[in-house]
Amino acid sequence: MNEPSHTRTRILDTAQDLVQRIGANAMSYQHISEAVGIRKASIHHHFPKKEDLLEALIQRYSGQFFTWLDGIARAKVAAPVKLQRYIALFEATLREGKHDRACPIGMLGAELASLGTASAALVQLFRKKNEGFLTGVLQQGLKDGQFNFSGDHRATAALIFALLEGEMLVARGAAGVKDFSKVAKQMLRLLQR
Amino acid sequence: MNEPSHTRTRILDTAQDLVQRIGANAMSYQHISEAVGIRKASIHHHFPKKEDLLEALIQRYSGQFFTWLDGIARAKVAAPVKLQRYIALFEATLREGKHDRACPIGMLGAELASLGTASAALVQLFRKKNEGFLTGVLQQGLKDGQFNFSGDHRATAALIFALLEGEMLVARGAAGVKDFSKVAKQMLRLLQR
DNA sequence: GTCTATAGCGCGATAGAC
DNA sequence: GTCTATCGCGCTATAGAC
Repeated sequence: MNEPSHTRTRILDTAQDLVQRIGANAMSYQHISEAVGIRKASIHHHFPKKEDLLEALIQRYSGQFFTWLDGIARAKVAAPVKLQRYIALFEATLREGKHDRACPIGMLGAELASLGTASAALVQLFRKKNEGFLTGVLQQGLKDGQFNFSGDHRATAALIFALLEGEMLVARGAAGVKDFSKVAKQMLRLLQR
Repeated sequence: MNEPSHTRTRILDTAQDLVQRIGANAMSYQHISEAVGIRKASIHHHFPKKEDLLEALIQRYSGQFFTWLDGIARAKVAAPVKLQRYIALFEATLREGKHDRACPIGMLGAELASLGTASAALVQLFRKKNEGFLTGVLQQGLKDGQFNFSGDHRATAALIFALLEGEMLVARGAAGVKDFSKVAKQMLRLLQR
């Protein structure tokens, strides 16, 4: 099991940070070069095309995220607790670093038209997996009587995902982690009572 | 009362369409030039800097939108109907043209870090006005017993706005107007029962 | 108000030495 | 694996003729 080279990791870290703050279109090899302390040509050695870099970035983030999702799904806890843990994943992403960082996949979702087909497919997969996870949690909660609402589970799952991603993307600057948490809490409240 | 020149309007129309589909960073004077059938330099005559163009675009869209908001707010109808009309505003934006078009201000919100201070302020204003409108509708609905939920009105207003903007931004490609409407309907349901 | 022409820069990407 | 050097392109923006 080979560790990925340190430089490769630092490039991905920097690229992800840039995507979260300014988006993939505004991010450049020059930016990364300066932040990592390496020349542009060296970045091309690790990621020949920008599309390769974006694809790797999405793969890495999605992989981590899916692992966390699985952990939450398997846990023997009540559905509302699972939902709170899910929300905490987003809050952790939002909190890293001092700047306003959105979900990297959410940013790329907004820029979907500029992505290659491989990256675009991964972005769509991310959404599907998240909505699948949420659908499961909602079903469990309804069965156990912890949630109480009518209507389609899938639409409700899509609602939750869009809400959390949207709050990160659109509520930049003015809001912060605190406002994000407030909104997320209110969503939980609407599902329970 | 002078009509704005036809060319200026066509430039703004094209720019808005591009922002909705690919974002402000990916949009260029070259794109607009080809779509409008005019040279790049002529666009600079109407909008010297790109920032000027974006600012005008936001002003125009916000102005129309705020007028519609006022109309809905003043109407003598029940709160859920107002909310439905509000949702219809977003659906109309989504439906224009055949492509996946998000809310232009939502796109710019995601790209906030790339905007000038004037444009950024207008984007924030758009969110505040929307949340203010929604807060009013929610209060009316609670007073009249048409809505039934506990918790902060403002957080709920932010929730609705983030949800609608997020659904437009993140659910590109796979979803469409139909899925958008489903999710919006489900939100209404959660507020009422 | 639109045009041609061009400046000046940053971008992604490649070749080839070390 | 990192470097220097460079290519070719598209971008925003400006000058000046018509």
